[in-house]
Amino acid sequence: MGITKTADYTDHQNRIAVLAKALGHPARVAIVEYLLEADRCICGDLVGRLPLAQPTVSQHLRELKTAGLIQGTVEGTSICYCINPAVLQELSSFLGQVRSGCQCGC
Amino acid sequence: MGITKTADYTDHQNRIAVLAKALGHPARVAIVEYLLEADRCICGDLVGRLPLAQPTVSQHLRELKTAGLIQGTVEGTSICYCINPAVLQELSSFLGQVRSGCQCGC
DNA sequence: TCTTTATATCGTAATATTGCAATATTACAA
DNA sequence: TTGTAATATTGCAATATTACGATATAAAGA
Repeated sequence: MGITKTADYTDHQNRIAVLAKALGHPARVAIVEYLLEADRCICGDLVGRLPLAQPTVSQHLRELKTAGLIQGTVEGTSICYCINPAVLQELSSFLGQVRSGCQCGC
Repeated sequence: MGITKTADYTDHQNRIAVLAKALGHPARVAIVEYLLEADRCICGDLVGRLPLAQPTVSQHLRELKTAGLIQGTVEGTSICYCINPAVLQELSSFLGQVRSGCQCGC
């Protein structure tokens, strides 16, 4: 089917899944890594650095933005993107919780 | 196209993407959450708890296992699954790195 | 105004994912 | 050996994702 039955899960489960999915592509990992180095970027900075055409880069930026992982502010002709630490924290704290609370029972 | 050009990214970027993608579905988040509570589970524990048929649950378990997030050991007719903390750590430390090193530049 | 620059959106092809019914496999018990 | 219980695999339909060329939009400069 290809359709996820989101209505049958908790908001939290859906939220974590959305955030994780946003990082579930190497290009988007690369974008986040670049932002970690550069603190900010415009789409054009990534085109040329990534093995993707401009529309594809733009599309990946939009997905990161839709998930909330990055935010963009208009600056003339450009849009300045940067990481949203608060949203990153959501995913990070979920993983921390699992990691600290888990215990292999097999 | 639907095909990701993995060859054009670093091993680390691909690795993080694979782990994140494995968590990129609410059913798989729910499985990890259940494992956090129960420490272990067999497929049958999840069927009935999740709004999915047995083959679909099995498929999600396989994806988590392929990524390395969980491991399964055979126990007679059942397979006992549990979280793999070391692999979880990989993703967790990536996020920690990003979170601690990032600074909004816009 | 016309052009250039920067980015987004549209349309589309190729491929991947999701979900399930049907079936196969495997281990164990009677 | 036959049956049963627990999972996995197969095959398929519906939908989502990925990627890019073509085009649209919007700001700024000549």
